[in-house]
Amino acid sequence: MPASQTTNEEIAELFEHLGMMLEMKGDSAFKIRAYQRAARTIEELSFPLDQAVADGQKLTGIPGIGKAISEKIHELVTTGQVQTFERVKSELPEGALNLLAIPGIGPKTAVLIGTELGISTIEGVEQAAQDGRLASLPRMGKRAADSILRHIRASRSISSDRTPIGQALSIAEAAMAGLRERDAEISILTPAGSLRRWEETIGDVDLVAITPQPEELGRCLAELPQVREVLVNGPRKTSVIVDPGLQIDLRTGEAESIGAMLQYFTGSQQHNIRLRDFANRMGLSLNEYGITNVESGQVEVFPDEESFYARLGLPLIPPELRAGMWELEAAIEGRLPQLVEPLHLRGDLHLHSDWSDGSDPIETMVATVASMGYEYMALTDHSQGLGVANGLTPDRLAAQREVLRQLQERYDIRILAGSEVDIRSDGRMDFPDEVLAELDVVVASVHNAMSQDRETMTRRVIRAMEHPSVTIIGHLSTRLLGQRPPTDFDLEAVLQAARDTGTALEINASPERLDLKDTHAYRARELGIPLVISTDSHHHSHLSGGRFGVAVARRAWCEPQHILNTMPLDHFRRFITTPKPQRIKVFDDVVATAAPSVPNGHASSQAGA
DNA sequence: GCCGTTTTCGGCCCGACTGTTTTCAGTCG
Repeated sequence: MPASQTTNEEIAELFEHLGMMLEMKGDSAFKIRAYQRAARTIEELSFPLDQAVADGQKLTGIPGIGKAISEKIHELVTTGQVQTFERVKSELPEGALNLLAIPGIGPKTAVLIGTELGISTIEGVEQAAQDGRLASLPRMGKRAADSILRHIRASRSISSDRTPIGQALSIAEAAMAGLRERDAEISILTPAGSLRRWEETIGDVDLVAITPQPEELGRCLAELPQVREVLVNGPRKTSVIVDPGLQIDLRTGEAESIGAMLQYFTGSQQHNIRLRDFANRMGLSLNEYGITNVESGQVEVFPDEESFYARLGLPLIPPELRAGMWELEAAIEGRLPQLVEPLHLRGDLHLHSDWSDGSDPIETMVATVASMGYEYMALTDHSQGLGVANGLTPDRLAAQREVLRQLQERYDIRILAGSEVDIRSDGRMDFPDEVLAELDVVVASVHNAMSQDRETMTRRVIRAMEHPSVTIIGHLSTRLLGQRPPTDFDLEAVLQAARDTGTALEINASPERLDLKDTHAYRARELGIPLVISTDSHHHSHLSGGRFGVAVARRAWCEPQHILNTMPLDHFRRFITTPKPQRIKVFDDVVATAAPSVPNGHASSQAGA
């Protein structure tokens, strides 16, 4: 590792801020966008840039990163700062960047406030909005000042700036239900934006609607009981903030344009910029109404996204892939993956009953999984060490196996004996080896001492993977979205150990976790590590939540063969009954015999040495 | 600052909404 770490997040933030500062200075809009694009790309990378720099890898193959930005990354990683950044910062009013956090205040207004009023904090702006100083500025007025004040107060009531997708989806569904109740003539009403791309957190909810009375629908949204604040209300676009503090943007349009609308509002912004650039070179211009032939001015409309992309000579690019990374090249070259889908799942390998901290009896869980058409499941109640979760002792575990044997006779689903076994702070397992050896599936997870330093945590997890009975590492980072940060560990070292030991990694589908996260799952797939999508259900109603995990896998460009629990039971059994280091070969065989359309090694080859 | 199916120079996505203005700048996504 480099002497001191610089995370991709820190590097991305530097370029994001550099772009904002250049915007304040009125620099070239294209240069600004180049920095912003680099920031977006770096956030999405599946490998650590500081490591790549230390390894002497070339960065200029990464989309949006050329010579100048590559040099600045080197400078930041090796010296801890970037001269250009420091210089630009010194030329701007103190704290101007702080003001950009206020919705409605952009670079121009921030500089104006900083230079004219000497204000550098959000509180200062609030004060100036109240005492009239803000309204006295050029091109400002009372209404503008009031609007800024409203935005400050609204943003303060939003707990954090991004909402975990599980919560956002519930809020979106409630709003959509309310709209349907008030307008029976809606023909289409669907999420777009980051929600449709299944990002793990959502900045604001985008909805797209087709209805005969668009303006009326905007009014309906503004009048929903959960609406706390109306931000925008125009003929085609309405923005509101709903409880408990999430913005919803509703766009309406004509039925004939739905293909272009969905594409436009699903984004991502970077994907759209690249797609429009691609279209421009064909003499076509894209907007939310259709595709315009620049020369003739003729506009074509599209009934769905598939025909929209087809007009550009492209296959439909699934929303989860529209990150503005490598998906456009893959589409052009016919290398888009055949992404895994919920229907591909044949088993659930991580679920709890009321024997530990679940809330349903074993039979309820078994019956529910069986009714979903799955071929197999593993019951994985907690091990003894997790006292708060009523973890099972070896005796209770043995008793549970007897219950499973009886249930097996009555249900048409293969019930595997499992346990979610605690990884103790030193990496030892929470059951004796002979107990573990009796189980079909061992999910090993960290549940305590989560603040261990990087080295200790890395050693701890690797030691667990080296255990011959450990099948899967559960929720690797232990994060809870918006509540608990991930543990610190060396991802590359852990992934390498997973590959070397033949240990699978779980994509925990619980919407509070989503762990592995998308970029880590992407890297794991590249390295040929078996992945599992499990719900970690603690109630039978959670069992249908696999979709969230499938979304993570899709964002990681996973095809069915990358996911162990898409295998038929006999294949899966061959995997878990093969001794561990050789086990990886069973998995490799499955991947090798599947359709070879996955861009394996694409990211690393682009950035490769 | 990045990038290349016409290019190593000359392009660079596109529109809605708001507020302060009588035609546009700023912000947002």
